[in-house]
Amino acid sequence: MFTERFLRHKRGATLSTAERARLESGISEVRTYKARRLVARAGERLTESTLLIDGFMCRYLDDRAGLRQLVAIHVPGDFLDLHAYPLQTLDHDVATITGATAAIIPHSELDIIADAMPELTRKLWFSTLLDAAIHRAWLFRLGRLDAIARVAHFLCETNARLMSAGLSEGRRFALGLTQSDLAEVCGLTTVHVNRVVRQLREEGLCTFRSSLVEILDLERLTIRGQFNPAYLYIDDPADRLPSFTRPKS
Amino acid sequence: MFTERFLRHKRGATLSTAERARLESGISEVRTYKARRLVARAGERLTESTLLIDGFMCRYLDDRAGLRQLVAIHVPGDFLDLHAYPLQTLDHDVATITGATAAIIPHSELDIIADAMPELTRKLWFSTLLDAAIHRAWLFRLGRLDAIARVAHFLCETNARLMSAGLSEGRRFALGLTQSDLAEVCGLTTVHVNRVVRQLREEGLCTFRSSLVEILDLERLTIRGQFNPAYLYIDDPADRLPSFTRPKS
DNA sequence: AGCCAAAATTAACCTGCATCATCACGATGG
DNA sequence: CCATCGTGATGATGCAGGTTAATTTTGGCT
Repeated sequence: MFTERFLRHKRGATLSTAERARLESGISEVRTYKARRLVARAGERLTESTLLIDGFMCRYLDDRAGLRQLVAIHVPGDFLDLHAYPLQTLDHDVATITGATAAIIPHSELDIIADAMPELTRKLWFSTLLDAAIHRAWLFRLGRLDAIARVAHFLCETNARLMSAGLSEGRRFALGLTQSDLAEVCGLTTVHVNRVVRQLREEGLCTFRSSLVEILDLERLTIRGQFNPAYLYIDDPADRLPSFTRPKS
Repeated sequence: MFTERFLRHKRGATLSTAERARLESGISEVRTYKARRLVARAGERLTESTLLIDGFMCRYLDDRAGLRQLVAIHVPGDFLDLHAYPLQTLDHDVATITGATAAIIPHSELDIIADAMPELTRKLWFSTLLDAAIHRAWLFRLGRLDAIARVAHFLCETNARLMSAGLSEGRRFALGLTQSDLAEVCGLTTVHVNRVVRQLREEGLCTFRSSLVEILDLERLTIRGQFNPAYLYIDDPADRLPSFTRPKS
């Protein structure tokens, strides 16, 4: 089962057994990637999309001086360039962070699904819009939060996504990011990220050592990052996220 | 024709006559809005979506102190909360900027389209992904550009979008934004936006007076904002964007 | 015409983060 | 075995943009 994590615990969009089977049967190939490799380049015409099974990938834009702004981090279960199906070309590059494996689904298979299975198509659509919702949270992070809050917000988000994918019990995870990757996520320099990481450690909120993140006080980290997980569309958050992050209903 | 601007000049996604007619027939109502009104609130369950016909709207997230970060500006022709169809609830608020008119399409109509017209469905999907591509450009703006470049980039983007919608010949437009709106777009304070606006005027790049934007030197403004319009997926950009913004093919 | 609130403008001061530089450490490789 | 490179750590310095506050201009209304 390569698709077991796809749309796992996503509100109103989890796959039926038949839908999952259909998606599995559309896989043409399972590919492995080394760490830190380019997977797809902006502007290329894509005829297949990539469902991440294991490892971490990212998407980014370059500025004129060659500096990158990461626009997404992808964890296992993410259909990371599904948006290339309607768009045909991407507006950004895709690369691995760690070594990774992914299932390849040709767009011709998605055409058949789009013709015959409107409900599954709606769920695929949902998955691309979830990425857009995460983009919006990142906009909030860059536009309104200071450096410490940006890092705290990102770590809370990643923790919640990994929990929802079944890849963390909620306190520690390794996602292969260096401090300079974190800088490219948060719109900061590596020097300042280093100071922020130290401060988070000194305040007893979390540690970040050689890509291993350990959350020491999730409640205070959540507050510090103004993190509200509603945008992740996780099904029944009461079951799997701490109560202080729940929207007051 | 309420849908004439929808997906106008969008690469590989312009509507056929039949598709346009189908969409028109799905309109249940045409609604008018006053300026500066809330249109939809985060978390509400939506059963219809809104195609903007006239005027400008925006989407935004609030921080704990009540400060807003705008995550999108919408111009006529944008299907502004189509993503509510797969998502069901929104993760952000929607409001008008100016007075506006919009066509309402119930999600039940979209269900019928999704069942019967996969190609039109793919184009609707495309339109939501175009918004996501714009989100990514906004992430680049906030993460990698300084204040002047952020404003320049935003003005270039808006100019290009209005041209593509047939609402500007490429030098002047009014979109009803105040300087503090611009601040909420660019992650700056209104005071600093005021300084930036003055500097852009003094450098002969553009003027921004009482919501009227006049571009004096589009080439230099484009360079200053590191603006590359590829992410807008405009069909055959050579025809309608200046040559210095064309990707070197 | 005259009133009022919203928007724009400007000044003075301050701070968060960038920039530049150096150093330590461990892994990798010839 | 030493050279090199990626990663992390830390100090010194400067400036872009934030903050606060006061004033002026604008435009919508009666």
